[in-house]
Amino acid sequence: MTDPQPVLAALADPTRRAVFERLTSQGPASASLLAEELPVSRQAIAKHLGQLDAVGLVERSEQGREVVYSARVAGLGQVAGWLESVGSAWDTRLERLRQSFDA
Amino acid sequence: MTDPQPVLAALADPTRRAVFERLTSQGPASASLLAEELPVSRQAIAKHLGQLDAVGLVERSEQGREVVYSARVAGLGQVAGWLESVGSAWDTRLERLRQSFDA
DNA sequence: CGGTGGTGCAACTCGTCAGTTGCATAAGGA
DNA sequence: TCCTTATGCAACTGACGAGTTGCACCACCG
Repeated sequence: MTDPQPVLAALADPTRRAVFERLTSQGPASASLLAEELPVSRQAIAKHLGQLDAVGLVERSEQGREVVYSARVAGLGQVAGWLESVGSAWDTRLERLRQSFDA
Repeated sequence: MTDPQPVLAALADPTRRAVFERLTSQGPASASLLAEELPVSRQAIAKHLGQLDAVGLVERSEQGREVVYSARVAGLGQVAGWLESVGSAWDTRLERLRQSFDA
């Protein structure tokens, strides 16, 4: 399991998460199109897409002169895995506590 | 389902997440104790604990003159819920796509 | 062949936040 | 009671990051 830090950091920003959710629910889009739908400049969107791409939450594909981004839901696996590991560590601790009292 | 933003933001910081993981795996601890285990000052830890408490990831309990914090794993439900909603939005979109091609 | 729309790069501003230091306060223990 | 130890409050610093503006570049369309 790799470090969930980059993905968590990427999801922590509201605008960036809005972009990601937009791509998951409405499908692929270019930076320019997203900039029209969201209240920020195209460059801001482009930066966010770059970061989302860097952490594997988004996929970049060039179509002609346009650059279209699509969501990579699998990238959320990092977070899911971390949640799971935390949960299991918690359960393990509870189990140890139970045993110490059962003894 | 409430906004996952605060919890995600809280988990985005490495030190803060380290504190949280420490509490889930090794059990409750005071700010002073945590400050000895982590390479930051007690005040820094105290701030992090305050934020974790504000978003429901940690529980504060006073024992004598000490203040002990314990992990609230349930607080992660916010994130789990968000992951689930994103996943279902994704699935819905896939389903629509499939239908449009089956027709 | 002009021009229009879509990208990319770079510099700059500004706010937020992690972390620190310093001081005040209060509660246990010897 | 004195001293140690745990906490809380406040001010300050430094850095990272989101967002903007400006400019250059290039592909497609009329």
